[in-house]
Amino acid sequence: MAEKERASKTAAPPRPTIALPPRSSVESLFTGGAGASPGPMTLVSNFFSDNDPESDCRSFSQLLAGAMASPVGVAGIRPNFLTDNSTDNSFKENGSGDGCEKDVRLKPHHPLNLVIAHSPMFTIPPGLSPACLLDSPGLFSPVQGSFGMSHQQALAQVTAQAAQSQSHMYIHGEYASSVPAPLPALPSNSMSFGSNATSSQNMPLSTSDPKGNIVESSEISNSEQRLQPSSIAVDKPSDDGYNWRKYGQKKVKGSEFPRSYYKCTHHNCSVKKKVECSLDGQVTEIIYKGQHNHHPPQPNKRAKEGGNPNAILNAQGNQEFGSQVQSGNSNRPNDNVISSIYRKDQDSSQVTPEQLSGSSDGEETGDAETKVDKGDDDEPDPKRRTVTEPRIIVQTTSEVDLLDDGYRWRKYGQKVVKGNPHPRSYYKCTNAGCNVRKHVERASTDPKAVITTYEGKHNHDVPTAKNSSHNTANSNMPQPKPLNAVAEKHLLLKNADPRNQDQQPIALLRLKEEKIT
DNA sequence: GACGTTTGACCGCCT
DNA sequence: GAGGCGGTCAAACGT
Repeated sequence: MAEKERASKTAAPPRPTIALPPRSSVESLFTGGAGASPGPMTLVSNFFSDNDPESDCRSFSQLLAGAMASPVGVAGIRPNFLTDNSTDNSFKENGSGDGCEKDVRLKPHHPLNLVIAHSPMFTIPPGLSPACLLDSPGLFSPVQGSFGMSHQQALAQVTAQAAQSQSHMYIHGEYASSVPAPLPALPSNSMSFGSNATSSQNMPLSTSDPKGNIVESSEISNSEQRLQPSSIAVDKPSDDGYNWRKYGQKKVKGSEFPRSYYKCTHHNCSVKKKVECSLDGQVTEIIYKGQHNHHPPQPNKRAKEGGNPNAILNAQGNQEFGSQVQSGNSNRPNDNVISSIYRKDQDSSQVTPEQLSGSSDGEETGDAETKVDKGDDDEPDPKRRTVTEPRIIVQTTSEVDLLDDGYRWRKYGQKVVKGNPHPRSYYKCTNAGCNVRKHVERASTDPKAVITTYEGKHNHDVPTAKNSSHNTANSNMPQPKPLNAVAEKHLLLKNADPRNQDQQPIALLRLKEEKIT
């Protein structure tokens, strides 16, 4: 293996046969001008800044704390958020008309000029998934105009960064487009920034602050353009700034598409990634494992190769990202496994914790459970795969915990986010066949304050009679047991969005922000 | 010939 | 302990 890898030099990454955007995204990226399209984070950032001028200075925990202190806190933000969504139709209008998801992202919009402050995380209550947010025409419409691309871009960015991380990072990217229809033959360089997008702002990048803290800039670029959502197909699923060699492919159980295995071709670099692509070349999921011990190939070089601009992003953001990851792992260096997953097609009903954590990772998560939010009325089929925004997730080892909500949970992940000394934890229902997951985060200011987000619904009864309050029958979602003020907050958030009533997969967004000077 | 991909088989982990 | 499954190997094949 190693020999081969070493021998393979800088092989061009596998490239799905997808038309590339006419214009080099790389240049755009560097120029910071028009080309870069905003990634999911950007979108989110926009959201925050737009709604809360101060958001850019606050971490999620801080926000949370604030919310706790003041009823207006988080709630205030979200309502705006929601409002925007509901009110702003610009997106849809702009959309190609393919449908909510489809259209929305394509349309160019005004840059919000939003910057996300130190928002380590943003948790979206069930029913209001990041995807929803992203999908919401109003909310992120500007960004979404380029969403199709931005997703991919974001993905690339995230994945690249993730690759850098020592731990495995999962980045989930779910494309907003819920349309199963084959992607148009548009230049779907999902990875490339430029194609059509004309962002007025720079892409957010991760950087380290003087103190060595990882900071992810959420500098938002508003890409005006967007590829058709359906064009999400990643032209180069593997082109994330590094060179990869495919060493295997296998059809895995539970996966609709075959999984390809890639190794970084850089000598002595053991980073691997798994990519699942649909038949049409769209990347459905990318999982990075390991951390690059080298910098990405020269952007210029890659650009010539048709490489993804993301490579640049990688170069800029790698270190920080890795640091961040490490930070997250600090608690349990041996156990933690961080992965970044980019996932395009995903059953919204099954938002994985990874996704949540991914968001938490803060790179960008724009994700949106478009399927749910958008109300893909067209196809109620639960199996229907939806495209959502890229998500970053952090996954750690497992512990079995019995949380006091009546169900048995197995802790499978944990991460410490900047601005919050308390790790966030991810739990999965231990009941066989039950995919319900929950994410618990403690407020930085008040360890006792906990935000619990549930994902999915239990397909079984409460194993213990502890909580009679659980109403699993009606709501598929387990009713979180309010632990404290935070819990209330959770409820508040949940209530904010009527859609919560649905067992929407929870979306957890972690926004990291970095102001690039 | 070099390099990358494909693909069946094998290995090891997990349940 | 057995079986399933994911991940990897490595020969064959293609470019």
